[in-house]
This record gives sequence, C-alpha cells and structure tokens, in this order.
Amino acid sequence: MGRSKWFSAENDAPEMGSETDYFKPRAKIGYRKTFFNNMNNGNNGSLDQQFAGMSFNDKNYNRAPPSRYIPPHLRGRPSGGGASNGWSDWNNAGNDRDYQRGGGWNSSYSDRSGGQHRSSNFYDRGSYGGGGYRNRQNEGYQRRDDSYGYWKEGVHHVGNRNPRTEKDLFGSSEDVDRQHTGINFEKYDAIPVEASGDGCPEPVTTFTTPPLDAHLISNIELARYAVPTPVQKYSIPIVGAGRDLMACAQTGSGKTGGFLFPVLSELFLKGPIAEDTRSRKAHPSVLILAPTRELVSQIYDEAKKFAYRSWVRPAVAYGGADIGAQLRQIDRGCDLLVATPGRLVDLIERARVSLSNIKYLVLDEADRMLDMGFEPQIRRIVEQEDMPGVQGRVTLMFSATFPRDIQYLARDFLKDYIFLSVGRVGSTSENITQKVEYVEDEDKRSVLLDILHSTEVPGLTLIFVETKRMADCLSDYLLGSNFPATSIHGDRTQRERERALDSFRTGRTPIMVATAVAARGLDIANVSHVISYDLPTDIDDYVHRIGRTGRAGNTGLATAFFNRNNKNIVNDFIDILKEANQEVPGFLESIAREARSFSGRGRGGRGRGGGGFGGRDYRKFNNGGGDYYRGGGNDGFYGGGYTNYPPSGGGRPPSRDAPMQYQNKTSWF
DNA sequence: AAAAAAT
Repeated sequence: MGRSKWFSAENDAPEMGSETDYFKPRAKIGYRKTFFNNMNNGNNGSLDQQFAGMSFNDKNYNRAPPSRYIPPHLRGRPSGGGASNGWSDWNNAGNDRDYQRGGGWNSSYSDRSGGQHRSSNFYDRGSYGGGGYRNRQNEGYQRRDDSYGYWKEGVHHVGNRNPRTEKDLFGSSEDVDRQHTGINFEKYDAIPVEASGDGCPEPVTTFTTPPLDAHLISNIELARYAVPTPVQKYSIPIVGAGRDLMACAQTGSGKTGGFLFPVLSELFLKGPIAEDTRSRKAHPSVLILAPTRELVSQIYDEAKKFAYRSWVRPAVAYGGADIGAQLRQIDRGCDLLVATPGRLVDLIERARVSLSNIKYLVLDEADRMLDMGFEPQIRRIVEQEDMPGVQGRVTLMFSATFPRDIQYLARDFLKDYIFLSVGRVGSTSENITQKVEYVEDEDKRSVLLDILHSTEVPGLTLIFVETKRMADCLSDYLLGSNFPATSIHGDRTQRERERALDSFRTGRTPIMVATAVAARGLDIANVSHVISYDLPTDIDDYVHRIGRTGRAGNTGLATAFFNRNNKNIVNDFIDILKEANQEVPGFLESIAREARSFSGRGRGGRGRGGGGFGGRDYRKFNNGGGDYYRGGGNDGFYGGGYTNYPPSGGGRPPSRDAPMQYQNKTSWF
C-alpha cells in the first residue's frame, strides 16, 4: 500500500505481528506472564470490603435522597451518599488493586525491586474514597461482593460470579432494551470493509483464544455477542498487534466492542502498569474520549460489562453530573476512563487524573468532537499533558467521516495506522425507507400529529428538531395531544436528559423529541421511525439521524419535513436519496433547480458565510496529490465510498496552508 | 443559526 510521506516520518513504528514489542521500553523476551509479575502488596482481603455492597441496582438508587442527583452509572453504588470521611476500616482499602509498582509495562525487569516499597500515600487513596459507603450501611444492604478481580504476581485472578451484578450488567434475554443481539448476522457479514495500510493483520472470524483473553470471551458470551462484527474482526488483530487504527465507522457497526474487546483483552493478558505510588492521582491505562455525555455513559456501560470480574476498573467522567461522585469513583480505581473532553480537562487541572500511564487512547466520533469545537481540548489532552507520545501508546480513532481536520488529527495522533472503512449493516436502502414531505413550518405540527396517528410502527419514534426551544415546545404539544413523549436537549439538566433517554429506551415514552445531542452515536434499540421535523443544515447530520433506526438488520422508516427553508441542502439531500435508492419527490427536484440558479458557481459551501446553496463541488477537492480525500464508510450512503486511505496513488496530505474554505471543513462537501 | 461541552 502506498504511504504518504508524512507517515514515514514516524520511522520507528513497530512492526506488526509482534504483540509484545510495541510498548517502550521493550521487554526482553517472553514476559507476558512473568515479566509483568507485580509485587504482592499483601492485604488482598479488603477487596471485598472495598466494593462491598455495590449493586448497580436501580431500586437502591431510588432510595437515595431525591434532592441529590446520582448519575446512572453510580446508581445503587454506596458512593452515592455523602462526602464525609470513611470509616476506620477503610484505611487500608484501595491497596488491593494490587498494582504492580516497579515492574510493568514501563519498566525493565530489574526495576521491580523498586516496587517493594509500600507507599503510605498509596494506601491513603482508599480512605478518602470511602466516604459514601456509610449510606450502604445505613440502608442495611451491606453485602459482600467478591466479583472484583485483581492482578497478583503476574496472574489475573478473576472475581467470582455474582448473579445480581450479572442481571444488572447484562440484563436477561427477555429485556428488549438490552438486546444488542437482535442482530442479523447475515447482514452483518454483508457490511463492506476495506482495510489498508502497511502490514494489515488478517481479520479474525470468531471470538476465540488466542488472540482474545479467555475471560474477556466469557464476558462477551454473557453479553450474548456471538460473532464479531466486521469492524471487530479487523480491530481485534490490529490492536492485538499494537497497531494504530483509523476507522471510518459508526455506532451500530459494533464499534464500541471494536475498541473495548481488543483493549480489554490486552489489559487482561498483561496486567496493570506501574503506577506512581507517591501520587494520589488516578493513572488509567485506557482513555476513551467521546463527544456527548450520553455517548460516554453508553460506552462506560459497555466497558463495565466486558470488564466484569476482571482487574480493570472502568470509570466515567462527564459534565453536568456531580463531580464529587466521579472523583470518588476514580479514587476507587480507574484503569479505563471514559470521558467527555471538558470534564477530563477539569480532572486534570484538579490533579486527580494523570495520563502518564495511558497505553490505549480511543477517540470516538472524532468528527463530531471537532464539529463541537473540542479540538483545542483534545489537543491539550493528547499533546500537552503527560500522556505518552504517539509512539508510546496505541491510538484508535473512530469517525464517521474523514474530512480534512480529521486527517490532520490522524496525522498528529496516529502512527503508521491501519485505515479501516466500514459500511453499515446491509445497504441503507434496504433497511431504511426514507420519505420526504413538503410541509411549511406552520403546518408541521398538524402534519406530525397526522403521521403519529396514521403510522403504525412497531417500536420507538424519534423526532429531531433544530432548536432546544422547539424540542420543549413540541414535546409539550405532543403531551398535550396525549402522546407519550419526552425530550432531550442540551438545556435540560443531565438528570432530565438521562431520565428522558431511559424512559424512551424502555418504551415508557415511545416518542422522544431531540436536538442534535441525540443525532449521533446513541445506540437505542428498537427505533422504528425517525422524523426530521426540522431538517438539519448539514446533510451529514441527517444521515446520522436516520441511522438511529434500521439498526441491527431491522427495517426503519425515516420521514423528513422539507420546505423552502431547507433548500440549502436540497442537492445533498437528493444525492443521499438517490444513492440509497429512495424515491425523490418532484418538489425536491424543482427546488433544486431554483437553488442552482441562485447559487452562482454552485459552491456556497457549508462553512461559514458561504450562503449555503448546497454546493458540494469541493467534495473531491484535493491538494495536488492523489484523490485521497474521500474517506468512505459513513453508513454506506455515499455509494461506493469505500476508498482506501492512504490511496495507492500516493496522495499527499493536505497542506495547512490550504485555502480557508477548505481549512475548517467538517465534512467532505 | 443552533447545538454540544467544565463551572
């Protein structure tokens, strides 16, 4: 495969195929189980105490004082309580994490002796994490939970099974809203995938040991995942070989498992990393960044499943929720941190999290994060804090599209990466029926009511609007019209957002009005109908919206209200419809003609100030190099868009000096 | 123009 010049600048990228040589300093030989021997710090017994009573049970959550918000990931956890000091028998808790100090991924074997010392500070960690546990005792459900695993002397000790935890994490097979397995595997196999890059490992076809850790596979079975999705088939050996990955894929393609499986597998096999024992900061091994709180929460929920009974403690951090609870959770163990960028920066500034032990960095929905202006924060986190450099970590980047800014990010954050382009389940045309209605703004309400009355769909209905105000307004209107509706948008409190999402997921309110906050990434099973009450100005957002339905091989319906206010996207819209083999109504064609006659060069562009006449001419813009520009993937909407990157033609990377209208593009168009 | 995200 051709490589661009700026790839080869990273000249000491590791060779693939050697699973042990990609972290520096390199280990000598055969250290997988032996080299990572860690110091037994004794006192493993308190593991039970540390996590006693954790249940993740909503009933317990409901008993919490109503005045105090507890985010969903902490519900039922004893830490939901007050912030007072812990009990005296907590003084030694926290140490049973059994971190290896000295020996580890970052140290040579002989360094191990340095780990013999116990740091009293280290033990102190436990004591200030324990405050909230008082509640558990008060509520009288003190219960030993020995389902937490640990790592000791190079061996992964898996915790005991706990039926209650399993029910909470994995649900039962009857739980409709927990079904990530209503998956049509034949359709999954039809997802087109293209991988390119030097020495791309052969994809696996099953969840087997090796390459995956046996305990991980037992968790995968508990979660009722039977066969790897295409993105997983590739990501497992790629990450296993310590390679970086740039994947154009979307939630629904099994992306979350695509990074969690191989990363957790490696952690289970290799054990913890040496930790700076003098610091009370958390030193996670894995950092996962995602753009919205709900997405972060969703990833965290998955991480809990696959880390079950292992030594790996997942933790979560996002805004809008009580930071104290998050800090306490982090203090109790934080090996895999899922976070939104803003809250993570906050934690770093508070010196509660160090990134110095990061071995795996995952950027999920990277294009979305840039859209939302997270680039400075992401660059700060990745480049200006204490995270190991690009050679010292494995980096996985996921993005639905591969526009210019994402290419820059890939250039800066990844080393000699494998580029993966993943289509969606089946072709969208067969899964999602797209309808477009011409509706003037003032008629939208009544047309919506008509549709809701007349359209029988088996599952949930998600209605997208453009403004938060409209979301409130419309959900009130629907409620007033006796439709069980809720709404989600950025001005609602995090608690309200989570409640809304939960009541939608579970079908208590099968109609949800949403802004862009819910357009991407959210994996809600059973959405049958997506209504674009307002069309977005960015056609990519439309594509993502309708991707909330037709998931997992099911069919879906997408209805859009179109009027002349949307003519800025009419051309893109028509293209989408055509590429998905959908009917294009006549009014769209005629409005497209009007729009074209106004658009001059036909290149208004969606960037700033461009007027927005739906131009898309610079889709194929390239900077004198090959036609590397087009990413591909993206739901398979952009027919045939599975172009390799870097191209065999040897395209050059975009120049920083590219004309302004190309610089800040957030899409291909 | 709006949305999202740290307080």
